[in-house]
Parts: sequence; structure tokens; C-alpha cells
Amino acid sequence: MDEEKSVGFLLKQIHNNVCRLLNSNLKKEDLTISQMAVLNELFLDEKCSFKKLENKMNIQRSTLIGILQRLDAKGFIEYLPDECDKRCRVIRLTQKSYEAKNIMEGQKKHMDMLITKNMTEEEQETLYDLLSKVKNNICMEVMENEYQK
Amino acid sequence: MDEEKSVGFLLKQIHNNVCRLLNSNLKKEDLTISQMAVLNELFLDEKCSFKKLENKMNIQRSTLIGILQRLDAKGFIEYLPDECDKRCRVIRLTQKSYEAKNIMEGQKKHMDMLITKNMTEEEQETLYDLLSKVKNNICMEVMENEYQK
DNA sequence: ATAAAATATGTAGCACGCTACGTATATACT
DNA sequence: AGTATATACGTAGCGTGCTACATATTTTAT
Repeated sequence: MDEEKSVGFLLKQIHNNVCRLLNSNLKKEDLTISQMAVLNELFLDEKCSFKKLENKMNIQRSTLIGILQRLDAKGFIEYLPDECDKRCRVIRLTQKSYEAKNIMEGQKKHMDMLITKNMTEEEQETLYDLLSKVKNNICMEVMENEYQK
Repeated sequence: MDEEKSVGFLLKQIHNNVCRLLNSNLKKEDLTISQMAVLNELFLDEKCSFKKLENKMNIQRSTLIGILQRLDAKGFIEYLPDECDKRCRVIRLTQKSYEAKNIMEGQKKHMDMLITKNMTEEEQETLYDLLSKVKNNICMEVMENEYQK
């Protein structure tokens, strides 16, 4: 085990600290970064099914269900039955979510500004493009890995 | 809430998938990515105290203690009393850790290779440098944020 | 010397990631 | 039509991140 730089471990540390900071900022709204990420997706696609949301967020069903249960308990979302398919439930945002929308948007922008502080416009774009590549690499590998089972 | 790209959310998704993949690969060694990260630090600084490790890894004490308890239970580490200061315990790696060292090293390299697949040497360096900047930005902000309390 | 503050470790409880297994409904096959 | 398979949602249990509080020891201050 050498001193060599590891992008993986670096990503881990960044993620931990981003969460710590943003969750601290969101505490007064009674929200977390993961809950905000889910609401963010719902704003883009209202009346979404669990399944669709799960795929878009790239997390496991059980994780998503937990987040949704907390959002429901706090009144940020509500469930509607799907008339066509009794297995499905449709998620709908409540007034409370719309009221918090601006604050969440602000926090998202604030976080991204902090992350890219001290960077030129060009560097910021380079970072985003490289991270997009990373995401593709990893997601493809995860898919292959889980397909084998 | 708009469609705008968010580096923060991108980092989150990458982190999730890196963990999912690496934890899956480490399962046969009965280890996790976090446990490997702790052992990695210990290889660099043997007979480390909890406090020192906590600072180097940039995680909270309670999190670290949990990871150490599991590593201890599985026989990867053991505790020694610190003769000079009865509050302290020194952590020592066992034979089992040394035996797993090469495999862990390999997994670390494999993960970093996957992450930077399809990138030129130059791009890889750029990514590392930009992420180092990001880490500094975030850590500084976290420190300021927690200092105010 | 003793009380106060700092330091090192520990516990409790929660959020959120995972895997593995269950249940209900819909679809496909014979 | 009836059985098998696929799909959507759900639960249980665990690891790891956090905050907040507790305990033991050391250091500092008076």
C-alpha cells in the first residue's frame, strides 16, 4: 500500500464533506441532500412512478423507498393510485415542496459554486466533462457487473 | 429547479456507484471500501492513535470507531494500550491485514483505472488536480462552518 | 492542591446506501 | 383458462456517514 494518489479515495472524501456541509445547510428546511435530489428529479418530471425515479436517480429501490417515506411523512410528497396498473403508485409534489423550491435551487447553486471556487470558467467545464466521463465509465462497469449475476 | 448540470449531484452519483462496485469486489475478502481506506492509512502510519487516524481520514470519530470495531472483530487489527497516556489506544495491524495487502492494493489500482478509463495521461492529471482543488474548497468551508458553532 | 478546561475514546439514534428476500398484480405461454 | 414469468412495490438487516451526549484521563489555571 503506497502513498500513490488515488482518485477513488479523493472522490470519497469530497463526497463525504459535500454531504456534511449541505445537510447542515438544509437542516432548517428539514431536508437532506438525498431528499433534495429526489425532489429535484420530481420537479423535472411530475407524477413520476417509483420505477422511473429509481432508474433516473441510479439508486436501489429500497433506498428510494426509504427517502420517499420520509418525504411523505413530512408532507413534501403524496401518493396517488395508478388507475391503469394497480401495482403502481404515482408520486405527486405537494404545496410544501413548491414553497421550498427556491431555497433548494439556491442551495444547489451555492454548493456548486463552493465546489468550483477558484476555478476559471474553462476549468469548471473541464471538470464537468471529465466527471461525466467518469460517471459513464463507472455506470457501465456496474451494469456489466450486475448483468453477470 | 432547472435541468442545469450540477457537479455536486454528479459527484454523488459517481461516489455511490464506485462504492457499489468496489464493495461488491471486496466482498470475498470480507472487507468494504471504508475498511480498506482505514487499513490503507494504517499501512502508511503503523501504530496510529484513533485521533490521528480520524484527522487523516477526515471522518467523524463515531464513524471511525464503528469501522475499527468491525475490523477488530474480523481480526484485521488489534488494540494496544498507550503507556504514556491511559486515554489513548494504539491500533496495530495483524498478520491478516498484511496478507490482504496485495489484493487491496490491486483493487485500489483497478478502481482508479476504471474511473479514468478512456482518458489520456494529461486528462487524468487534470482530473486529479481539479479534484484536489475541490477537496480543498470543501474542506475549508466545512472547517469554517463548524468553527462558527 | 484542587477545580476547570481540554483531550481521547465511547454510545445512541438517525439517514441513506446496499443485498436478499416477500407480496401483489400484470403479462405471456401453452 | 390456468400456470409461469415478469414487473412494481415493500421489508429486514447491515455498513457507514452524521450529531449530540457521556466517560475517563490529562493538562491548565488559580
